[in-house]
Amino acid sequence: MTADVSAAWQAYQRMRVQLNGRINRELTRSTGLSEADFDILFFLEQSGESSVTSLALRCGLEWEKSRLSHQLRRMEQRGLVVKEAPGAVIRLTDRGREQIAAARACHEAAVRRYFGDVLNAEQLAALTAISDQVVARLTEDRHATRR
Amino acid sequence: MTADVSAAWQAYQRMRVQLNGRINRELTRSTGLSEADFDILFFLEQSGESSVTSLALRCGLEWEKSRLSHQLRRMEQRGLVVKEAPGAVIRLTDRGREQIAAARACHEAAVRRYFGDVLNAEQLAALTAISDQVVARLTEDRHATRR
DNA sequence: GCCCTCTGGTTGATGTATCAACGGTTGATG
DNA sequence: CATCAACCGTTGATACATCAACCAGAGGGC
Repeated sequence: MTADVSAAWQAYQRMRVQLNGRINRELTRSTGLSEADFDILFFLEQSGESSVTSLALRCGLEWEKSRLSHQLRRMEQRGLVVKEAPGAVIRLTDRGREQIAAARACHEAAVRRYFGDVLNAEQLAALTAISDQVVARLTEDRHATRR
Repeated sequence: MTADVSAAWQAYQRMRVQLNGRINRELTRSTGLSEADFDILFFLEQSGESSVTSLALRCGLEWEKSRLSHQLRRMEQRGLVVKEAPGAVIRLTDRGREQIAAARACHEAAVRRYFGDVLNAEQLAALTAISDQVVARLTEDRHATRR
């Protein structure tokens, strides 16, 4: 592995671990929501009527089915969502709606602070391109490896 | 949050989840090691005599103490490392040395395939700079938030 | 000396991620 | 129609991450 690849990989790994660690910690501290909670609630809130099928959630978030099932069970126990008609539609509760509103503000502030404000327009564009290329490569290979 | 920040953030998140998911899955499939296992073994192997204090491990990897403790316990049960003199020195076993050798090859191949080969020199340099800047920002703020 | 605090490591509890296995429904093929 | 295959969602088992509580030893200040 050439030196520049190695350096980029190490730097990236460091950013990945620390940046997401920080943002999740701040989110959990100030709202009590985990990253998983946030992703689910965010997706539901974005989806018009705040209700959506399990399948749409799974595809939208690209989660494994068992992961989603476990997560929804825990969130239902905490009163953040309800499942209407077993295995069908997931709906935000009022409590869930409150929480995601607060969490969005907190999350956006953190992203701006540690990410958006640190990078200039060129860097943002470069990172977008880099990410898209890598994801495209992964998607290509998904077929090659039979899945 | 401006559109370019939002786009970059979303693209980055996608890459983060998918890229690390893929690499870890391949690593686990072909060697039976988790990312945590790999990080520990890699660090030990890099450290001259393949033995190092718990403290050096904690600082080098920037892990919480309880995380390291749990992880080392599990790895010792699997015969990958041994703890000599309680709480002091961690040492690679022969089995651990074998495993990390195989895992390194697998890991490097995956990093090259999905990351190094996909990006050109400019992009690698840009990503390194981006990562360093973000990490620097996080480090600044660590003091501000009293830790 | 005595206490106090800080730090290093451990442990238990909880939440999360992944895998394998299961039951149920649906759709195609014979 | 009967069967088979594919997919949905669920569940249990296991590994991992994090938090809080705990114990032990090392200094520092009195």
